[in-house]
Amino acid sequence: MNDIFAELKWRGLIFQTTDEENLQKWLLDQSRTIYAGFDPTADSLHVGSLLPLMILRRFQKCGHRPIALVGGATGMIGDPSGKSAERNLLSVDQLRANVVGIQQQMKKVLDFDNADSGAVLVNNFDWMSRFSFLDFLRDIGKNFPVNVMMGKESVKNRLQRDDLGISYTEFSYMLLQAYDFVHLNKEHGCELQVGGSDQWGNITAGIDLGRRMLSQQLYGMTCPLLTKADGTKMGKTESGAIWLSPERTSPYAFYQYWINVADEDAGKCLRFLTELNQEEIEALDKAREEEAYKRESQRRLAEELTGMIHGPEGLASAQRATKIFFGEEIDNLSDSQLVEIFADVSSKDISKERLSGEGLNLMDAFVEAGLSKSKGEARRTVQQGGAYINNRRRESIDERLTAEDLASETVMVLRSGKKKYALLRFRD
RNA sequence: GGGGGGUUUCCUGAGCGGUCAAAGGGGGCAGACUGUAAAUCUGUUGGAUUAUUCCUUCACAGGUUCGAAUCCUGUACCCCCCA
Repeated sequence: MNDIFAELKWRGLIFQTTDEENLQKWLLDQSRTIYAGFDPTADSLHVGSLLPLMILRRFQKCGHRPIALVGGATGMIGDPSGKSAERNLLSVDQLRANVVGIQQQMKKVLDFDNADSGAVLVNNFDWMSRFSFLDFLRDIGKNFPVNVMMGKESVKNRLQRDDLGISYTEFSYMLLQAYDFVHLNKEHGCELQVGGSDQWGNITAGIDLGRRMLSQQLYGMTCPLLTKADGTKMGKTESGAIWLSPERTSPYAFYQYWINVADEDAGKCLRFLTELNQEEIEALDKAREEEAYKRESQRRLAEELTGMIHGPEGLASAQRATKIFFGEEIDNLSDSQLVEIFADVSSKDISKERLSGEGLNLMDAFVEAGLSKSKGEARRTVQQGGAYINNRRRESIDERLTAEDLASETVMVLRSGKKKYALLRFRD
């Protein structure tokens, strides 16, 4: 039994616990079962979910059994914690599809096959949907004093705002999450719930309910929220969230997100999200201070996370794409490789004919690809040295493109300036 | 109700009969520098084009003139002052 508490402590992952003195020993005594919940608001998790998922993984590696709870039922209600507005309700079908997608992704982080500490995946819809409204009120609701509920931070915030309010539905959210904990204790012997610091109120609600219904002592622990030094949310870019699914966020974009993490955030990300040990991380801290330009921390972070989520092949393709995106000449690649590397780049099909004979005018190609709005603009780009075919600069406006210039069977890679790309696909 | 000022190219803001596709700044784009950061510097910034020109553009519609963003008339919208 490895000391998970000490592990979480040095990483800065313990924000609050329900029993500071005894929890460490309790976790060392024997293998425990713990759980964390995940919202099925989409068919993929995003990097925000990575933190609790990694915490479960750390518990598992220390010999405990993690339960990942997917909120098929709670997702229908919407957690008021940390939300400033009432949630839109998802349809049952949508939720079911989302749960399936999320389950697939969890398999990359947690080991579900190990006999002793194998992870368990549950969906609270499975037990919640069997409740009738009356049963729920009699068995569960009876145990919740409303004045306590109103004291919870998540509810209080919404009640104080007279421009927002909170629906009865969201108000009841904590009952569901509290009962989840009790249910998991009865069915799986789960005794500890972990979550982000905004989950404290929901977690303690579950502990209270466990005491009342089962006379059981349950435990709770929260971790800090993963935020950036500039106050904005981690895992969000101008173009949207960073997802774990390769369909939504290509391995390349995922890798790039971590490469671009600000220096001030890099140490936190390494501690929170990777499994590098303390010496390695402290060495990186030092390197970051002394040789920031090398960006060693960001590189390691990106490698660790991309490798874990997208596998060695995903990491390799992201790194290959990175080299190419940053100027390596493109040669001897296949259509499929190029299409994969440039998955996020717009491409346009045009006739193969255009390459024959005289060839295609360089400026026309840029306009066709959408990199220049007019021929005049294309001319300027070329004259200023900003036009590249397959990452080779083309400087003359008289140049003609022929089949010689294809990077692969049918694809030509155009680039304007440092990193604006577009593909032209020449077809019959 | 009376008086005055305005409407310019992505934004701002000069222009007040030809040398105006229209100054300056911002933004955008490209280049250098750099850590795939920030800052800085340079170039560029209506469209087509044999680079020579041509076309469209200065609220809208008419007019004066060889020639109008610039002058006149009307229309719309905006702002300010006095009642």
